[in-house]
Amino acid sequence: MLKITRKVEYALIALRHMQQSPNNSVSSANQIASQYGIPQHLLAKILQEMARDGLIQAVKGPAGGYKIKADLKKISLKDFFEKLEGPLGLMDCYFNTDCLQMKSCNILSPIQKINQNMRDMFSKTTLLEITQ
Amino acid sequence: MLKITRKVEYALIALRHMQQSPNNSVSSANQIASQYGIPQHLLAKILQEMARDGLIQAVKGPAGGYKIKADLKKISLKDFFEKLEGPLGLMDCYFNTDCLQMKSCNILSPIQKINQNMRDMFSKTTLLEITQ
DNA sequence: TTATATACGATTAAAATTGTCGTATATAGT
DNA sequence: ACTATATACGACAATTTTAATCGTATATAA
Repeated sequence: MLKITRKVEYALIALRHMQQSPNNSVSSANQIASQYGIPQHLLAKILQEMARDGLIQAVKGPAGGYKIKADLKKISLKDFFEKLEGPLGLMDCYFNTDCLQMKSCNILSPIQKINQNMRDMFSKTTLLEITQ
Repeated sequence: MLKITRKVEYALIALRHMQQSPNNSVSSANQIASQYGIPQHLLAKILQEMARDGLIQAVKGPAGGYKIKADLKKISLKDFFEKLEGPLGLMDCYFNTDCLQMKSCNILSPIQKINQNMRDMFSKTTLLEITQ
């Protein structure tokens, strides 16, 4: 529990790679995948999603690839996580209001405090701090 | 991702229930399970594990059950989580040293910082704060 | 002796995550 | 125009993790 997914892990690795790419030249999915031992097709899908999210820019065709598009110091880790994985929370009951135990649950408010701490923590860290 | 498991959730609910039990009288697994809509057998196993961990005390036989044993203000949420779920970390590579990408991984040290923040956060919160 | 409760291992079911496959589209280079 | 390379994307399959169930044994108060 309390783990990040491989999807996010791969996304971070790719982002950092692009961040370190001289002159922000493009890197292809295959190039990154083989360098870090990531399944190629899987990384491709993740990069496509990041492109849709506006984080990176895709360049099609031969000699194409991806490069950083967004200003990474303006994007928090929380926003990044939520772009890729949806709302951030220790338990699902904050988003799915259909929990049958809702009425009798006795830990809702204590958990919410921890939840807020976690969200604050990830809000304070920028993507740039991670990738540079 | 970044979710606590139902196991931990159930454990917290049960702990809080016991904490609020007048005069620290025992509560049976079935009693708690039915009150909060938790599968009985599953909760029983979790309570047994907490008893082995010394968090609660088991009383066998009819009119038996469990009651708080440990001093909850001396136990951090981190320790509690780790008792039930093992080492706390955003990624497995901190414990399993057999990651083949280890050499080429470029996000190890950035992730470690976040990891430490998370561990600090859960270290500062006591079980008592959650359950009272 | 009986009913109730804990103890615990084995197994199954369900859900989430991770990875693969196939096909379409864009485009630089020849 | 053709070819090779690369992104785009949906469908599907495999794997792993989590959640729940089952069966049986033991303890003990009434």
